[in-house]
Amino acid sequence: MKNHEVALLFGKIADVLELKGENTFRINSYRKAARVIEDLTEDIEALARDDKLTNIPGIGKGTADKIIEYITTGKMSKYEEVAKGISEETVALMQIPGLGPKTVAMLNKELGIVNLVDIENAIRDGKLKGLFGIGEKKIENIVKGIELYKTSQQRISIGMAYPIVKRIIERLKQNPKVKEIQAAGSLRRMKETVGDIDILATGNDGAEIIKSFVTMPEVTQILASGTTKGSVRLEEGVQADLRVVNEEEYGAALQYFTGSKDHNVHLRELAKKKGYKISEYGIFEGEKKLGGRHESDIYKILGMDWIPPELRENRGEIEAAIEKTLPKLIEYSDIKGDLHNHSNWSDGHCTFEEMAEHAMKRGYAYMVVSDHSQSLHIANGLTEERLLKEIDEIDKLNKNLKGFTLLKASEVDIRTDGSLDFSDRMLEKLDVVIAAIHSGFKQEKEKITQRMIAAIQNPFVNIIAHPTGRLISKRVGYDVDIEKVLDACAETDTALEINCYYDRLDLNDIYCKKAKERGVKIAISTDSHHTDQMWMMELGVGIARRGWLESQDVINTFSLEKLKSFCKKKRKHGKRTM
DNA sequence: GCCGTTTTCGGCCCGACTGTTTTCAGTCG
Repeated sequence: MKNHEVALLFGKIADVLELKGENTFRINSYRKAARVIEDLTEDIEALARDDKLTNIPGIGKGTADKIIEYITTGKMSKYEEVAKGISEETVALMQIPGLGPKTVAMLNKELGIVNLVDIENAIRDGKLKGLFGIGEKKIENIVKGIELYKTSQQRISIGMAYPIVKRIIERLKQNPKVKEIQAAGSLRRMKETVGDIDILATGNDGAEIIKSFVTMPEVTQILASGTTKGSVRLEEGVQADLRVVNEEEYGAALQYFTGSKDHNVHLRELAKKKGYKISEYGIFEGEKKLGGRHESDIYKILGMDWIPPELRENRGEIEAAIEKTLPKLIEYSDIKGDLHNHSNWSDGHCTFEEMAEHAMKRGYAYMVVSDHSQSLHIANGLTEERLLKEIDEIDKLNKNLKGFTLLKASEVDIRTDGSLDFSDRMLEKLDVVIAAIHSGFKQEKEKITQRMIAAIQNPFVNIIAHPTGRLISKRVGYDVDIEKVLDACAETDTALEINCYYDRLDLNDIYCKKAKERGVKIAISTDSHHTDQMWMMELGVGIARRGWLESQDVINTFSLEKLKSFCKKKRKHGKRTM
């Protein structure tokens, strides 16, 4: 798929045009094209072939032609034309807080500044002083901005941000002045990474609430502290903002600060067409305020259903809300068990008894014990002999459990030639078989795809674990053709996993939506190696919700009986190969 | 550059803050 490459190019065109001071609307147009292509579930090359590019909202003839040019020639002349003489380094200067396109362009024109070193030198030599629009304060802010830019971390995983926010909110709730409080922003939307933490509250003493926020023990730097807004940097390196608003504006503020930007822009366009105006203070008709206490006010007045935060990415949710066809999203409470866990028989840190106990505390009805298979020596993978022993132990434990069942399983390696690490005779003894790739990541697309499909076609394999192998902001994953994998899963009743482990979150939301469209079932599994990791089910459910999944799309919402029959069905229909 | 239940031309989301200016541009969320 060239979607990402094309999106990147349009983003770059927008950046350069911005620097050149081009028409804002044209720039936004490129940005919108970049975002919409990045989020596309279809392959852009297929759309180009079928002459369907202009069906995508935000893609007109001009953009479509540029996409086709890139697909056929590998080049986009528009980009080469606008980027002539402007380095990516210079464009990157706009990333420095306080420096926008106008200032960067001016510094370039007046002082020939093209990169970070230039600008630092110019400040040191006092060359900025006296330039148009630049005063003492501005220079001070640029210096701070550069400092921030240098130390600023990348977006952090939701798995890191989520517990931090939970902890902060729990603590602030202890403050009697706080009435309502909750997270907003990309965290509330359960995006896989978050840039900063946004929290919204109501209460009758803003200054006091903000004070309790900026003086928390984990605060390393106070960036702002007023009566309605506090902004701090936490020891984890991430920035956190707390806003205190009037009760009557809480819903509107929540809607506004939850985003996404695209969702809000689309919503406001719609409001405007209907003669309304939306802001963080409410929804208005002329001067008259029509609502804002509750988030649902805004959606209701616009004639649509309330939209769950996880769907607010401008991927068709607004249209669906108008047509009242939004999915009834899966809830955490629908989850009846965890389908991928490791015990200390392989590389886990707890006994499966301990894991089971924790699973019962979470209210589950079942839990899968899926230790690694023999080839994965590094993870103390089980030989057939040891696995048989483990099965015996699990059977014994199950006899003493009431209303809870441990399911016997293996996370069996898909070897580099596509064969499985255990014989079918062994796999037949298990309740659930999870197959996964742990080696040969660099294989060519064709080969690794065939390898995975071979595993999918095995009649005993029920779930493919971490299907793309990516590690968020660490590893891109193997070059597997997901389209073909989805087709193979659809044909064979094989499920794909959402691995909930915070740096995996694999499948991602977009592929989940694709899977659902093809009728491929999903397993939401934590891949826990310790009881402390089993909470991450909440992250996986968040990703599933972002992927528009409903409870019937997810096999661990099934009762134990239904889950077992899902796993057995494939054995009956599949060809035996042993 | 996109788009159309007012439009094929002329619009395109909204508001706050800051610093600079003396009425507003730039930046940010």
